[in-house]
Amino acid sequence: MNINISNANGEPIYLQIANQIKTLILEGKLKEGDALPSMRILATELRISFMTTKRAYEELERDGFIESYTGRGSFVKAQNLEIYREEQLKRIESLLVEASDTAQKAGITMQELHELLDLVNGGE
Amino acid sequence: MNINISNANGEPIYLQIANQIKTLILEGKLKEGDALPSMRILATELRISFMTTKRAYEELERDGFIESYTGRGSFVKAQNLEIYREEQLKRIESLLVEASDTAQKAGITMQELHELLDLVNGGE
DNA sequence: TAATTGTATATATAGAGGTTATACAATTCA
DNA sequence: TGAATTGTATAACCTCTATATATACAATTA
Repeated sequence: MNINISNANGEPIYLQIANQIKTLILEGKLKEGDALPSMRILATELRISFMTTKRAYEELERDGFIESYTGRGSFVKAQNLEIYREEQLKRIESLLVEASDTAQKAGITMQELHELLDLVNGGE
Repeated sequence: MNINISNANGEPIYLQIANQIKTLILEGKLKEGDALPSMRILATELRISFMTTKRAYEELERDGFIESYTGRGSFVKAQNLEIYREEQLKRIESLLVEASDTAQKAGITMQELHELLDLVNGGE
């Protein structure tokens, strides 16, 4: 496991860890059943408290990416991409609701909103 | 000026004040040149520190809705609706960028994004 | 049974946000 | 001109939240 953390970064350590592991899983570099390093070992490698690695793993567990068992370790779960997709859709929906509300108050039309959406998508 | 504040509400007092005045201006109930109550008078009415009303007025000033002059008072500015619109467009753009990025990572297509946008707009 | 793994509870620490107090400066107006 | 009124500036206080940690406990492994 190649995890890199930076103090300079404003992002909290536990999120840096969780996000990097999440990416490895989504990219298929970590697969169902794969064992993650134990919380204590990873913490020692990164020279941080193992409670911080625990926090990272909790985050991943909460999001359905891994499972942990006392005495055994932590393992990558079968990825339910459909559930992940649904969760992201919910997040996107709330963003769009806010955008839509703001637009309405400012007299910005739906057509403009759609055009803007195409515009920001093109720019990547 | 009929301003209502609530402690029960999680929204900070200075924002409650600023938003209510902002709405009055956008609805045309307060017009260019109209005098706002002095910070101290409004604070006394609302039984809060006048630094909190000042904070509210600063917010409104920052957003271009009012102007304040030492010794004279605070007044509604000529509304530049075009500037307001541009600012809201910027806010909307950043929301759409985030939505678009999230969609891309989750394999959600632009078409779905557009459909979702229509959907959330219809529901109001 | 010793070592390893995850869990639970409590604590410290820092930082941000919101509200307030107090002293200062400019304008008004009697 | 001088008192009253208005906005400004700086600092302090309080609360809440988030981050990271320490330490004791429980389950599994080998």
